[in-house]
Amino acid sequence: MSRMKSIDPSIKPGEATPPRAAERILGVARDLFYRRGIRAIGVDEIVRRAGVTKPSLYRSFPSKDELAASYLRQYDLEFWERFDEAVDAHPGDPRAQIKAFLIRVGKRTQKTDYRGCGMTNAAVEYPERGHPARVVSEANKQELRRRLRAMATAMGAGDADTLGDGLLLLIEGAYISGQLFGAGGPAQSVARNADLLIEASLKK
Amino acid sequence: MSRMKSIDPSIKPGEATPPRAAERILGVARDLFYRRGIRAIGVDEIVRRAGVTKPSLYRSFPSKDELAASYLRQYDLEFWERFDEAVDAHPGDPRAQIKAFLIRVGKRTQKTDYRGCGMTNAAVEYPERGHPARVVSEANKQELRRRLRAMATAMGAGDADTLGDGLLLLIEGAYISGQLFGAGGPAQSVARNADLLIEASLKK
DNA sequence: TGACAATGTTACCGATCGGTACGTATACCT
DNA sequence: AGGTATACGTACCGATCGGTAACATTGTCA
Repeated sequence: MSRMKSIDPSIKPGEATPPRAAERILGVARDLFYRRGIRAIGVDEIVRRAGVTKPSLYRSFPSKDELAASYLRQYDLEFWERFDEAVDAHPGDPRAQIKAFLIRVGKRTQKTDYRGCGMTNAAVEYPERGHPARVVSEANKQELRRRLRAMATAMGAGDADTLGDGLLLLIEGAYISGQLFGAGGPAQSVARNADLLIEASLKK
Repeated sequence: MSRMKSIDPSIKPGEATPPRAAERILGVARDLFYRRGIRAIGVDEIVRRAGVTKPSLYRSFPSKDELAASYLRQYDLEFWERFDEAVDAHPGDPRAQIKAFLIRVGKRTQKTDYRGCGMTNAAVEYPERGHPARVVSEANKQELRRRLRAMATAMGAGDADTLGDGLLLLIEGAYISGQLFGAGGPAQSVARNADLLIEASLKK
């Protein structure tokens, strides 16, 4: 007899192929951490809303800090997915890539309950150097800076590093302003301002 | 007899004219809240480092949240002092005012242990609408936006609101990047990028 | 000198924090 | 069927959270 090694359609929902506790925990943590902040959420609330118990959490994650770091590593993956979507949509045209990315960022910032960038927020919540969450956040931002500078170079900007950094400032400003001002805030103009800055930097 | 109503030089230090507990508490809270974050600091540590006890804190401040709000109100005052210093240094020249302000911001962001803007950080730490700390922070940012847009108008920018918002994005980006990257980070270029953006917005 | 108000101190509260020891059930492979 | 490893739940830990009741001390007036 050939045993089914993947999914058995006869199983009742939520019984077999049980959504691994670790995945449910990470999913709930991801949502709560992003929306309400990492420090604001206790592990009890996470396990309660995940429908599991605390030892289940601590068998999959060494500590709350590491759970937060896992959340950010997942966030990092999804971030670069979004970023590369914009890049891939305009091959060889970094200016259009930036514009496409920022148009989407600007739109997201106008949604209610927008809470900014999970990476940026985590770095604000954990200023101590070496904190697991901050380490992930810093690495993400370093890489973002590197890529923005590279794109500015590819655009042929006179001072590419300055332009790359300027774009980073606008992006971070959009993340923060988005959650500070809500809809109608300054973040909606991030794409236009970035394009103006690029324009000015190329003519130099 | 004329009684001395202010300071009596015969008093021993730290005995009479005792530095009002409320002031010492606020001073310590201000330092700790800014450097390590509001949520990260407990009231016990504040009173311990202020050399007082907890009831002293709660007689002067209704709650920790209100103490945080008081810290931010003081921060607000000092912020506008710095802002107006740059403004007053260049009467009638908003572009030079912005530049002067941002040069100073850029320098501050390069200092070790720079922790960004207390207002911005507080808003990240407390996303819940109506939180006392967040209320102060939002009011400060609204006013900053208003003034930046007014200055952009005074510069004669074609789309003054967009320029004002662009400057706000750069500023917020500098606050965040300053604490994310430390010295050598993108925030050091905030003044130059702002000036480039202004240049581009005026020629439009 | 004595009353009053303000300020400081000791000791404590229930709730929640992150984290764990230990017993129980379940799935899988032989 | 039986053995075994894995996953899960009950109950609990000390520490710390924000906040308070009741008492002692002080300075300032009449």
